[in-house]
Amino acid sequence: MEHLSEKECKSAGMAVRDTLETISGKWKLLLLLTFYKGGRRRFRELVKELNISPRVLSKELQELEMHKLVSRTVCDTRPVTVEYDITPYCKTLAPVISAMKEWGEQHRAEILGKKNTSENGGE
Amino acid sequence: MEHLSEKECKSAGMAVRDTLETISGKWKLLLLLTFYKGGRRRFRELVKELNISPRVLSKELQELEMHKLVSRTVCDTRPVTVEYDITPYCKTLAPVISAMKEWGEQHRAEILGKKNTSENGGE
DNA sequence: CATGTCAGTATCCTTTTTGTAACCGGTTAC
DNA sequence: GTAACCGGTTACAAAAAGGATACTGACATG
Repeated sequence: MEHLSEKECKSAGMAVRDTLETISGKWKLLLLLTFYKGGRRRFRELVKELNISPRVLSKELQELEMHKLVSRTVCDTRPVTVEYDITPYCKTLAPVISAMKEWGEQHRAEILGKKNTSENGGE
Repeated sequence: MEHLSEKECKSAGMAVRDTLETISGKWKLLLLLTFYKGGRRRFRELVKELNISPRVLSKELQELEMHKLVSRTVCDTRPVTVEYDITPYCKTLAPVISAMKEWGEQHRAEILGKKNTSENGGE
């Protein structure tokens, strides 16, 4: 990626922004990671496990579902239960997540590591 | 990146979140792109060009500067002017932006392109 | 000194996001 | 029926993000 033209910039910006919006939000990443590491979950399970309000959870899951990153399965049990999980399509995000993880780690080092050998705030 | 352990997940999530927060916000991407394609700008120039309020611009630039993505240079002119530009370090973001651009484009096709050839709700 | 430019801040306001809590309709258990 | 669990929504509150606008302080022009 050398230098982009005006037009390329705009469309690239749009695509990047789309991606950004898809995974932005306080809970989306955490939800994906939760499914990723622990498999599918029911609605109430998520509420308790993550300590998220049902209202917000419902909204986040709907958005993830809209973007095909999460599947919603109604199980034919009495007290009908609903299971959520990541989709295979979600794997297409891997390069993005991976790049962000790399940069985030490197960046943390850049920002925190080189502040000054003496000076120190931290929390 | 195959399957991550509990611990790996948490730290990866943190790094990803850091990256996300660094470039989230209504103007950050646009600012970076603006510098990228048109070079450095003065404060007022940005206000007019992007139609952003000085209050918000100031905040966004400060945040970008904190993250070393943007440089702030006070020019020794009368009416002192201040020039902002992307830093060389900003280039380290390229893989992230690139991955997000790719996915954003592919995802747009996935969501909009394949709704269904027959079925259709539409609005 | 009044007027204008510059970078940036202070004050106030609107919109968006997130959270709290009560609740609905359905089912099971008593 | 009453209570409990399920998925989920509704109505409301709090907080964060974004925005409009006036203003400060520095310098310059006339």
